[in-house]
Amino acid sequence: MELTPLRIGEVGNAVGVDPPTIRYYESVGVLPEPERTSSGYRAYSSADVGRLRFVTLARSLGIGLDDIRQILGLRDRGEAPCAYVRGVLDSQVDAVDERIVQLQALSEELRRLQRAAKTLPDIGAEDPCVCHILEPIAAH
Amino acid sequence: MELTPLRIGEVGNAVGVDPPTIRYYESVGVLPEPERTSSGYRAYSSADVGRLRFVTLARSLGIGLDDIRQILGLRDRGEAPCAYVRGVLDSQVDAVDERIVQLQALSEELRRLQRAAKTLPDIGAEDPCVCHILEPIAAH
DNA sequence: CTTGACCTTCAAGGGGCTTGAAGGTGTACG
DNA sequence: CGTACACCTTCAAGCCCCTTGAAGGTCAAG
Repeated sequence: MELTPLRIGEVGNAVGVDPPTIRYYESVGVLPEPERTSSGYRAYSSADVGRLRFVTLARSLGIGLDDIRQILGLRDRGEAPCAYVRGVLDSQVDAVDERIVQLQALSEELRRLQRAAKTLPDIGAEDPCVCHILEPIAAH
Repeated sequence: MELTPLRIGEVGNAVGVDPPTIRYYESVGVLPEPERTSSGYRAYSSADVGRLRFVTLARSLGIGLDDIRQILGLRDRGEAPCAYVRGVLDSQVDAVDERIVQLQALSEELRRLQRAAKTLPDIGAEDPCVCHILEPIAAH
């Protein structure tokens, strides 16, 4: 059934994940413990490769390992993970959009400071503030 | 000279940082070890409060503790931190903007999936993929 | 004298890996 | 046959920035 079991490095090359990360996924339970060769090397099936591919896809969407474990667990128990996946997508969209708004505000603030930094002279040793580039924010 | 040394909780209230975080900042060397009362309580001066205020300001700009320690170290040695600060601002702007672009792409991808998830029926138990909502990305 | 709010230290957890040490395996080459 | 080299194994610690918890000391009010 398993024509060519793959070693961890081969799986890593196929999917684009390095071996320590694959072992880490196994250790936290998002990947099952694979077969072993007689000498103790992990021997993966193509089903394992598919599962790892799914994990990296979900990770690239920012989905956490806990949620990924849930989704795979549902699937393993023969239940449809769709409702769960929709929930994860909804909260992920919200979280990402909120983060974008925060970072945009941060970017503007940083640019303001960058502009100010160009015109301000260097601080004097006797100056009372820590940094006259950054500290004017506090007032605003 | 020190009219009213403050306890850690009072400093925390004044600046909006909780005591464990202040102790953490001290442990990693961005805040100096403060005076102690006879019973061992930390006793802060108003200069300490100003320094903590600066740390939280810089942190709110996403500046790392290593950079903050550098800036304060320069200041403590009587050197102008301005050149360093300008460098930090420049790389921070770049990093934040790059992150925004990444998150915007992610947000679009997630919304695409969200739309697809509304129309797709739930997966069948015999379906071969892990998740027909997420997996169509792989093709694209 | 007790209650309760504060303070102390040290240690571990969290997220998702990444890196390092110390050692076993498997294959190709001389 | 020996050995070089790439690969594999495990366990442990490091990264960033806190956050939480346990176990205990201090201090002012009632």
